[in-house]
Amino acid sequence: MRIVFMGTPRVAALSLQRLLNSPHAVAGVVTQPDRPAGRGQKPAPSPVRAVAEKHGVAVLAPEKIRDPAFLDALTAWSPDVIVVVAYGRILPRQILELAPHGCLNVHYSLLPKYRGAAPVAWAVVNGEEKSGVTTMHLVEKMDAGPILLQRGIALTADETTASLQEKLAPLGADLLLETLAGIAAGTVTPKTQDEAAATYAPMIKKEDGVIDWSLPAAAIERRVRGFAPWPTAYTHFDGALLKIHRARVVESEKAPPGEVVRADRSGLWVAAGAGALALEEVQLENRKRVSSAEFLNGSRIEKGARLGPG
RNA sequence: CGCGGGGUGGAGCAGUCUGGUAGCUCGCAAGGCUCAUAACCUUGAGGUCCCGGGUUCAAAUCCCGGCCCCGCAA
Repeated sequence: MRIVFMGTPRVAALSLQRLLNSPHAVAGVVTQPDRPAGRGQKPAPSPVRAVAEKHGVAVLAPEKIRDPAFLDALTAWSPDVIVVVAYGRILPRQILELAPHGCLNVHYSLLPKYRGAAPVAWAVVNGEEKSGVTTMHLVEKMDAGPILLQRGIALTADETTASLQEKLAPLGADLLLETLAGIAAGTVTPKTQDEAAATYAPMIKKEDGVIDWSLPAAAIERRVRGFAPWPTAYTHFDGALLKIHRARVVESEKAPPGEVVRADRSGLWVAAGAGALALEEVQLENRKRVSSAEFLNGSRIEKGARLGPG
């Protein structure tokens, strides 16, 4: 089939890569414009753009999705189907109805659960035992379109958003090709979503990473994994930002939430609302991430210290 | 030129403002102690203080240039 691909981040780039290696014809690619990124704020191309250019595929990166010149160009590519993977914008009806087969979307959850911008992170934060990928037709309501195919995967006990994404990206790429084949052969049947079972996974904000020490240790530990690699679960020590990259739930004597109950060679433990968290890998602002043992060697943190704002 | 912090024995850090014998915690080696230990005691090895210039009687420390790492931001 003749395909136009719309996507932006790394996970999407993998799907594009797989399409380019398939017999399908990728007529063009649409991605977000180069944005200032990294230190120095130099505009950097999106991962999808990088892959497209490497393969010499035409790329459009409109600032405004409704820009008439862009819509004309998109129409001129005359796709049979538009494949959308984490493009990063809500598409107007005009684009949804542009191709004969409409817009095919790869979503990284088992819909109707976790509709929205951050399905992977919230699945980890909520301690889900399984997640997966779904292909569906895009409709105007966010992630509410009829489901085409779905494939599940079990989460491991130490799953992070980063690790889960690594697993879901290739799964999604596989499912995408399978779905395209099914559409071409007429063997997939769209299935309406069960609205009553829908849940939402809103975009993660920087502030979501702030650790609330009054939560149960198990909940904090899940947030440590769910917010890796971004925004990272973090707190403050002595006025400085302290990121928690890895932690473990432990049993401990009662202490006010946020209080350091252990800071010696047996570990760095912090009291939570229920239980305590053994910090295993941390990172002080401006410094590298280090094991708690290394952190203890260089810092003067002691039992009784308080972590958190103020 | 987006803002800011940093590069000091194998690791993590202090010392730099107010130049003048290189320090802390840990690791490592040897010996000791203990039924035993991520235990403890003693001794020891190990450093071009990122690189290159400059100022000075003297530079980890002050000045100029460069390389690398990191936090914020996106």
